[in-house]
Amino acid sequence: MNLEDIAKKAGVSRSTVSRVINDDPNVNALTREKVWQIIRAENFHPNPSARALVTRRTEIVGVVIPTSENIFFTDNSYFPQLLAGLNYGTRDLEYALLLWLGELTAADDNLIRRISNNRQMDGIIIASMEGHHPFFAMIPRLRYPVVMIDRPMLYEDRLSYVTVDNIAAAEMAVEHLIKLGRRRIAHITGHPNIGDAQDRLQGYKNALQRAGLPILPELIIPGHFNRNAGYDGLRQLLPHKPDAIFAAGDTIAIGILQAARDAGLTVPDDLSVIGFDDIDVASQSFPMLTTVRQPVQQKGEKAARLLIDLIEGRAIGPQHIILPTELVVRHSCGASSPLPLR
Amino acid sequence: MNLEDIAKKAGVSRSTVSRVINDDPNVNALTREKVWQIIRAENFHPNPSARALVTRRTEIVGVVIPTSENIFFTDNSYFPQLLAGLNYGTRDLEYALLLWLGELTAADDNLIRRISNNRQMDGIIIASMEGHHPFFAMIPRLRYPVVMIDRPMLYEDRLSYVTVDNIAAAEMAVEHLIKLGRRRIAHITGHPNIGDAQDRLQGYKNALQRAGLPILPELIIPGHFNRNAGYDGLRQLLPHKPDAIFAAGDTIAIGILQAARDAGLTVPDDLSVIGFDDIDVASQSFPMLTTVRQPVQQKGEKAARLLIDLIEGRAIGPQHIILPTELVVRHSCGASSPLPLR
DNA sequence: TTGTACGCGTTATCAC
DNA sequence: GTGATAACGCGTACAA
Repeated sequence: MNLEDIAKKAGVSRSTVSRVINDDPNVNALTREKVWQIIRAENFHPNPSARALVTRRTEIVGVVIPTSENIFFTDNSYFPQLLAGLNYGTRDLEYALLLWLGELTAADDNLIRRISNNRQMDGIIIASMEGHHPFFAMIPRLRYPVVMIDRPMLYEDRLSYVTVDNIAAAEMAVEHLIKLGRRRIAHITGHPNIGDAQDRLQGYKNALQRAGLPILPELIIPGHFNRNAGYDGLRQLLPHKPDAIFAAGDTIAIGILQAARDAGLTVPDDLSVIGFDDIDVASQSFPMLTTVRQPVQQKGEKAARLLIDLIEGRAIGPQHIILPTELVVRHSCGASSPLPLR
Repeated sequence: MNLEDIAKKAGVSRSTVSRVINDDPNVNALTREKVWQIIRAENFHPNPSARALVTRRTEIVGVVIPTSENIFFTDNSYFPQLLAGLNYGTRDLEYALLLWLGELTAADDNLIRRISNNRQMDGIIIASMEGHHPFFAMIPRLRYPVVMIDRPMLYEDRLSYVTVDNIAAAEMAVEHLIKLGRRRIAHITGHPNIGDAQDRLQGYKNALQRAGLPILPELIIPGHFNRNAGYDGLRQLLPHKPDAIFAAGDTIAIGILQAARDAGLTVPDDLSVIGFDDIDVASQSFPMLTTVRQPVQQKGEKAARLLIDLIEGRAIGPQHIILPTELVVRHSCGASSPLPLR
């Protein structure tokens, strides 16, 4: 069943059927209605390959999540939530979502090639890519629009991206700790090669500086966005007696809570802890995490919309979308009730 | 850059280039090498739309996860892990993955239509679909192969699927509790309209019956695969004084642990708890969960491979793949060390 | 072993 | 407002 068949049944030409389907105004109202009836009756849908062949549009966008599957599926609802947002955004605009998961390491060169040479997508979204990632080099050569999620480490001014104001958010978190009277505030960072992690570190430093507190290298522990980094991080920090820790992610904070328990420390009495993200575990831990909430799902949705706007020419890149964050005060920081900030 | 351009540069005809690309044996070795050189030099890749138009293959498979996004991204690594498996399976066979997330409720009729009429996929995989789901009616009419993950409630003998032997697995779990001396063993079920949940209930009953224990309706609580079902479930069970609970999923079990704490019960002394899945939280809870491990990622991988085998004619449906489970004994059941079973 | 010619289903560009 | 007709890029009988 194709345009020709529909045309025959309707007693018109193929072109007219095509016009009807594509809402071309130059069609007689009666003709239009008759053709639609037959299309519906036959449950006809134009062949997307044939259409793509001539329009050069597939109405498919790619999503690349270059982190290891480990991080993706480990108890970390960040990426699933992001995916849900991307799903919403693309669905609303009638696009489909092609998913590329994996490390895309140099060893996985083949996958990188497959993605960059794949002409089945009208554009791609790349989430949380590390600065030295081999895929980065490919981006400028891609033939379709790209939207990054989180601030890219390279080509920042040439790429479109969606993120939050990580510096301000981190400042907010650390200032909260300072207001609570904490003075030896430590920081466990996220992956050193991810822009957002760097910005959170910067915000941490800014807040200390503004408050006239020293920036102590021994209180800054380079980590990753996982539980272990939190657990090991606190153990490293213990000799330096921090009275608070700002963790670059909630999973890190969960690891800190565990290590504190094992070390006989009480949170928040002996140690305040603040996380980042406000993923599910934050409200299910004991004590419940005070954290910086970022609108993860919305990041996905905005990124999808931006990409499609770029594809369809409604927007021109590079565009930078910065979403707001919010401090969610729970029990791990020592303030039993939300404090007014700033 | 297309076949014609490559052909000109190589001094051959378009057909020869096509043959080279498609590994047709009827090509002179020298010609082949010369053509390949130019293809590589130009980084040429055939237009997938044009190719799909004539081969009627897109090398794309769809994945439909019809649960609400809520369940998908809530602290439940089941679906992300499944997705990772699907990703591996499709990637290895050079297929791409089109993702369809969402409830697909009757209200979302539009999405159901989009999926079932979408000709961009060579086949689809559907995960954990409820029996009364409106999408079920569409399946027999789909023009491409379908593989279900988990036992489908409808058309079971006509559909291909991948799952574990839930009945045997549940029996194993309950028998373990019986061996530990538990006699008032309760069960909190998964979604009543999901085949796997029904099978786990059946296994629970089988084990009791074999041991000569009564099946008490008040000890069977209909639930869902989430934390609340566990929390509320235990509260409902409390008056009936269970000494053990077999939960149809780990998230349910986590809810039970929480409710037990709140009710002043000690697990496992007052109450044994066994979960199902062995997702991350199982080994991170306190006490650590004894649970039935199912190979989630492998389910995804097998499903992807089966689907592609069906697409490419290497297999004919319906096929049923049943993967093994394993009892993982930790601390929530009361056996400090693994017991020999059966 | 290679080239010619046609078809895949659609959109776009002309005439009329 | 409508209908031919020419692309779009590729695969493949069939002929050579």
